[in-house]
Amino acid sequence: MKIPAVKGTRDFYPPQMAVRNFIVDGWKAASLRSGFEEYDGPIFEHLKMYQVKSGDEIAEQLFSLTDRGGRNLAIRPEMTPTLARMVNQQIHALPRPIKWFSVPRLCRAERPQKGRLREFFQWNIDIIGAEDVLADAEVIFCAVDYLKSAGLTAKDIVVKISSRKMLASLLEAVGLEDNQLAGVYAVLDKKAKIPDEAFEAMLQETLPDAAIRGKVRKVMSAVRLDDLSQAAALTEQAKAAVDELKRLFDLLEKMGISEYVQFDIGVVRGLAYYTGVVFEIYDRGRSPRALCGGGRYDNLLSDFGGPKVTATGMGMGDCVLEILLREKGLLRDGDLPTRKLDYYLVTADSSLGQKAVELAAAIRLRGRRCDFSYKGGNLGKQLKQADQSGAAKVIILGEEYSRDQMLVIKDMKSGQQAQAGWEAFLTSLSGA
RNA sequence: GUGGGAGUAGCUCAGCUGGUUAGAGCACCAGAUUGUGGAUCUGGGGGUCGGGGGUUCGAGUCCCCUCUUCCACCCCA
Repeated sequence: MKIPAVKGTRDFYPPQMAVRNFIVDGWKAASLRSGFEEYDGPIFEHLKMYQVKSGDEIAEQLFSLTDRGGRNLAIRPEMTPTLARMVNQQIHALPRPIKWFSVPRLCRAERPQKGRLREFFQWNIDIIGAEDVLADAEVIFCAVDYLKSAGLTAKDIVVKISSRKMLASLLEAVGLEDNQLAGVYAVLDKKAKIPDEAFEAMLQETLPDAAIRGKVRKVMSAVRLDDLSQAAALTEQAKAAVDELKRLFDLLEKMGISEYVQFDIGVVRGLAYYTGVVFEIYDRGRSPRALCGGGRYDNLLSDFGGPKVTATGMGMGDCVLEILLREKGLLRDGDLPTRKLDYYLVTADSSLGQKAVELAAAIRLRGRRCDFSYKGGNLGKQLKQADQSGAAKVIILGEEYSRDQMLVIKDMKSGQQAQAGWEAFLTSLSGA
C-alpha cells in the first residue's frame, strides 16, 4: 500500500534540506548579530493557549488532538503563546531586556496555496521588557539586516511602518468610540488588498455615519508623518504617538536602513492585540506580498496570566521568502552543496580497499570530511564519483603507495597533483 | 469552505477525433575504459497512464466520484 505525503507538507530531500538550512542559518546568524538568544519550546501545547488570543473558533484552523489523559492539545500554529508562557514562568529571574529568537516548525490547518503550506518554518524575534521604540527599531533592523545579507536591496523590499497607538488616537479624535476600533482596523487593514469599491462598501457597513467616514478617509490619506503632525486637531495622545514614530524613523536612519523603511498609515494588521508600532515587510514586485509582519504587543504577557510587561517582535515565514529569493536569482537549485567533502578517496587496485577505509577513518578522526567509493572499479570510474561528490581533493591510493608508501593528493579544481607520505599527511591535518 | 486548470517513468513532458506489446529528453545502473574526473557512444532497469466506478468489442484518451497539486477567492496568529 502506497501512502502519500500529507496535504500541504514538504519532504526535504538533501537538495531541499540544503535550501532550508541556507535560510535558517541566515536567520540565526542575523539574530545572533543583533544579540538575540535562541530558545525553543514543545511542538504542542494546550489547545487553550491558542484560544486565549483568538477565540474558540481558532481550533478549526489548527491541528488538535486529545491525548490519552483526555487533554485537548494542539500542534503549535505560532510561537508567541509559547514564548509568553516561558517568559512568564521566569519573568522575575530574567535580565531585561529579554531578546530571544526561535525558528519553530509550525502547522496550520489552512488550505495550501502558493507561499502557504500546512507545515512551515517561521523566524521569530522578540524583545520583552523594553518600552522604548529603540526595541521596535532593533526588531526592524534585525529583519532588514537578514534580508540584506540574503542579497535583497531597497529596490526589492520595503518595510511599511505605522502605529496602532497613533491610529487609535487619531480615530478617536475624529469621533470613533473605543469599541468601534477593532472593527475599523479589520477594514482598514484590507485597504491595499482589495479594490476601492469593495473597500468603500466595507467601510460604509462598519461606519454608517458619512461625516465620520469622511474624516476617517482624510486621516488615512496621510502620506507622510508630517502631514499628520501639521494637522490642527491633534490630541495630546496623538501628538505623542506621532512623535514616537518620528523617533523610530530617526533611529532607523542612524542604523543606516532608512532607504528600506517608509511610513504607511495603511499598515494596520488585522490582529487585535497590537498596541503600538506595527510594520510589514513587502516584496516590491507586481503583486505585493508580505514577507514578514510584526509590532508591539504590550498586553501579551498579562493575557497569559503574567505581569504587565511590554513586548515587541516579528515573524517571518520560510515559504514566501524562498519564492522571492528564487525570483531574484539569489537562490538557485544546485547552488547549495548537500555535503562539503574535503577529501574523496580512490584506489587504483582493489587490494588497497582496506587501506582506503583506514585512511578515511583517520582523516575523519582528525576532523576533516571524507568519503570513498563502496564500489571500487577502475580509476576513471572512481574519479567520476569523486567529481560528483563535490569533494575539494581526491587522494589516490595506487602504485605510488604500493611502491613508495606515497599518497597522491589531487586538487579537483586545478587538477594538480602532489604526493605525501601517510603520516606526514595526517600530521598536516592535525596542525591546521 | 468556494470556483477554475492540471495529474502519463525519479524529473520535464509527447501521445492526433477512443484502436495492437505507452514514448522522448534528462537522471540512474552497466559496458566501451584494470592509472586519472566533467565528454561521447552502446545497452539496461524502471509506468496497475493518481485511485475507484461507469460507457464501449476496445479507454492514457469519453462520463461520474475521490485524492493530490497549481491558480483565484475566504481566512491569515
